[in-house]
Amino acid sequence: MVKREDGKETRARLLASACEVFSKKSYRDAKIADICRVAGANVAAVNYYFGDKASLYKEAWLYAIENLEQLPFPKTASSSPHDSLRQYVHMLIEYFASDDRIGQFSRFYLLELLNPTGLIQDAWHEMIEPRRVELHNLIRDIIGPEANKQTIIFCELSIINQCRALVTTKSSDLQYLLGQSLSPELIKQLARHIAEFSLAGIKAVGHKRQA
Amino acid sequence: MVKREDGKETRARLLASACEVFSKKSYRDAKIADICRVAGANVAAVNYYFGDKASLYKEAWLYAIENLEQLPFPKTASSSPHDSLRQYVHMLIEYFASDDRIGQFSRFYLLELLNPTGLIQDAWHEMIEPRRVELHNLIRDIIGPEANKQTIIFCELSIINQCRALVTTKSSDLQYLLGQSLSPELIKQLARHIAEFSLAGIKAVGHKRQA
DNA sequence: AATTATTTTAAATTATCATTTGAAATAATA
DNA sequence: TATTATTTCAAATGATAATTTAAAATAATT
Repeated sequence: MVKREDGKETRARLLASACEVFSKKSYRDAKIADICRVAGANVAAVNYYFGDKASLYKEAWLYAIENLEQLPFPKTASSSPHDSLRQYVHMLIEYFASDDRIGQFSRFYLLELLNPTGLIQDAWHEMIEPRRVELHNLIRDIIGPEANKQTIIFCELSIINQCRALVTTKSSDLQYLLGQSLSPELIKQLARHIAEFSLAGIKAVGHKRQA
Repeated sequence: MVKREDGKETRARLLASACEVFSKKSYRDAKIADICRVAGANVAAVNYYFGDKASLYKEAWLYAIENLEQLPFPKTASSSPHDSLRQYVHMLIEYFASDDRIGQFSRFYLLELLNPTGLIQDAWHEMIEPRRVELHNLIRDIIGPEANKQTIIFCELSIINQCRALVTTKSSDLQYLLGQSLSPELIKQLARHIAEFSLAGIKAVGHKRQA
């Protein structure tokens, strides 16, 4: 008959800090103590609200996706397929490079997508598939309706893996490879590069397949 | 005055199994017990021969490189720059996809190159740089002598990150994305795709830069 | 204010591994 | 074969971090 509400808030803070810490460190390296410190909670809170670390990870990932799904997605109809792909790449890169809440959620989302822990299991496929289909459609629009299924998937891999660099490479290493610090301007240039590189790539392999 | 030689062999077996286990799991996830089991040695052997896990990791990585350096590298002079790049990509992919000794060494080498643990420190740069320069030259040959430095690096990232898929993606996940099992034929097709995709990409961004 | 279900806390307990130890086994030499 | 430096082994120790516990604190309700 007593319904306290203060626990809900602690729970939410734990989810948010889990996204932050898990996206910075790997599942293994992220310590429950870290997450709780960031959330301003006692270590026992994780067990109290989520049972264990793995469940917290899973719920935090779903929480990140929920928040991301509110965000706009570039519509294919609005412009040429080429511009849609450019927008898509820029969206990925800019979201992931941003240091706000969205950046955290995006990085955590993509980290699990690209380096699956296997902890998500059931939800993984159904959350990933709709996004994949969107990208596949984008690619098909560029190649043409007769596009080969395998070619589309290869192009998907090429694009996603290029974007990977920003998410899975430690920024200090990325800086070393690029020979300069990661300014917003540089990020933008890199996004532009990946978009143009990929557009040309898609067209080339699309034509070759058909030939 | 007593010089037993049987220890050398145990040491070598430990290095080989370290390459195998570290390339399958991450540094953290690879257990000393695993490595020793594969090597058919007692856990104490790591301490006896290498001091600790970190030193074993470092020595194993250098051991992998030593073995890789014996291997041929496609020469730019032999054919057109386009074919050199094709060869380069095929070499990367085929080496990394092979399930023999070379495959293990290659995967371990590239894993540390792409996701540095920071355990190598000193050797890392000097081992990586010569290989980078080779790829840079290949890219410059395709774009032309006036190629922009940043463009070359962006292209390097694009190529390397596409090849990443095979090394850092769990093969079960890759199979899921591709919708089929990883036959040697499919690997070859993927290598061909990455090469053609990248050649077109390089030309496109190369021209754009100059324009 | 008293009651009580929730929530928080510090400390205790476990689990997982890396590392160490000291004894036993082994291989080279005399 | 006896000696001895190397090597191997099972078991002990230590460190780190997850999980549990039970008591204390708190917020809602009476």
